[in-house]
Amino acid sequence: MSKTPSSDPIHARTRESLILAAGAVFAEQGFRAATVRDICKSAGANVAAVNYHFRDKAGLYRAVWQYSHHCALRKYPLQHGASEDAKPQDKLRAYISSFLLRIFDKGEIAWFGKLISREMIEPTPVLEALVKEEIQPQLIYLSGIVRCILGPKATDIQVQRSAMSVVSQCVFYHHCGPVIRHLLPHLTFSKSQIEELADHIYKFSLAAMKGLGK
Amino acid sequence: MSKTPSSDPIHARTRESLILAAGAVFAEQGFRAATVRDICKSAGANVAAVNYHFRDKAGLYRAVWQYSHHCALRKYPLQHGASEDAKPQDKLRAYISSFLLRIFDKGEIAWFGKLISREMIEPTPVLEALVKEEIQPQLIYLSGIVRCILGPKATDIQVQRSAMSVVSQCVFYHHCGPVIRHLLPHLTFSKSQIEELADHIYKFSLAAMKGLGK
DNA sequence: TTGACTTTCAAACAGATGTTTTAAATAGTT
DNA sequence: AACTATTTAAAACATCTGTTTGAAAGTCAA
Repeated sequence: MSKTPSSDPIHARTRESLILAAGAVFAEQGFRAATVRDICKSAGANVAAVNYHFRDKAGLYRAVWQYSHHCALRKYPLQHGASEDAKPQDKLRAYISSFLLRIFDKGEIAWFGKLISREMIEPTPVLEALVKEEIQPQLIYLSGIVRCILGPKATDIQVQRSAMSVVSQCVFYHHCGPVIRHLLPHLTFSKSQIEELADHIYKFSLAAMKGLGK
Repeated sequence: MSKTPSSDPIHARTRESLILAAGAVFAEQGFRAATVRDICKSAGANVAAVNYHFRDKAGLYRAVWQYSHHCALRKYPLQHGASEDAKPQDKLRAYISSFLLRIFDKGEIAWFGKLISREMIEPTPVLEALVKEEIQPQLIYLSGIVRCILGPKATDIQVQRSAMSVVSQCVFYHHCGPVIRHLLPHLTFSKSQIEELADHIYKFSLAAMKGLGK
């Protein structure tokens, strides 16, 4: 029985730098392609450090997820800066904008988006927890907004599908990045371009839902 | 100087079974995770066969792409069964339906969709050719339809973004498969469910574009 | 300082994987 | 049949990669 190394906050330097280095490498290369030697080198740690601090490579991956999830959630909370009693349309606009800003964020927050993209193609056990704790609540929040816009006559399935239509437009540019970069090289995803994109998705979706409601 | 093995059509049994086996394995595991030993075992061939017939693993991957691309294009040509002089709305409906049917097709055709998904996350040199020869023409065709629906006042960028909005909804359910399966377990992507989905995307997008045009 | 512990480190281990080698088998041709 | 070129096969090679080992270094309380 050995004490969990992580419980000692003073000697956490190696542990922390491993997480930071691993975040960058996992995001760029994926879980499988990333090597612990690469990560350790980038963290300035010994090869055995991963096994000592995280048991194995998968343990390090879980730690990175936890950290990256924590960062993303703190910077972009669920409410997206829209007040509780705002109009549904304004909430939708805020939701789309916040969604895009988050997945196109640079730096450590971006890991989160990239890791999610990879989970879609090569799911790990981490995905199930992510869906329950993050994606499901997000979708419920969005569905509430969509329901208000569609009106009382809308069925549950119409709400669900319309919410998916909104999300799909947001996810698309990030998830299909390599193709988009070939297809529309002028798109650099600067802050202003993201805002223009958000505006289009908002207007497109709003018009769609208003049309469907009739 | 040795003759290229592939040029002999009679002794192509091993070569062909390698491509077929590799298609399944690459689609399921991805280029990196797939092992030549796995592929050869599944093809009933010797380990050295890949290097003999395709030079190396990457050569086999290119061959699979070529084959899978060929199959997909033959089964689902660009025109999607809509006549030249059909109404733009009907062309849109046919386009969406055909798009969904293709990426959710089973068997060898499905390799194509899965390989594309993987190229998004881990691009290989194959992607550039794919964009030029397949995706770009598809987008131009769709943009023509969208332009007609949006009307003469629409700008190029509006057309482009609206076309993207249509495509994004089609791609979404396939590309985010693992999340969707957790989120909406009832979705099995049967023929009838795909048709319902196509119907929603069509109505949603059409209403959006009609609204934007005003 | 001593002693118990946590952490680091270099080295080695064990398994997997793409590729090469070398020889045998198999057509195809004259 | 005999010769040549092509294809297959088993084994070995070289490298990479996650993990373990065992000793050294460091940390901290008594």
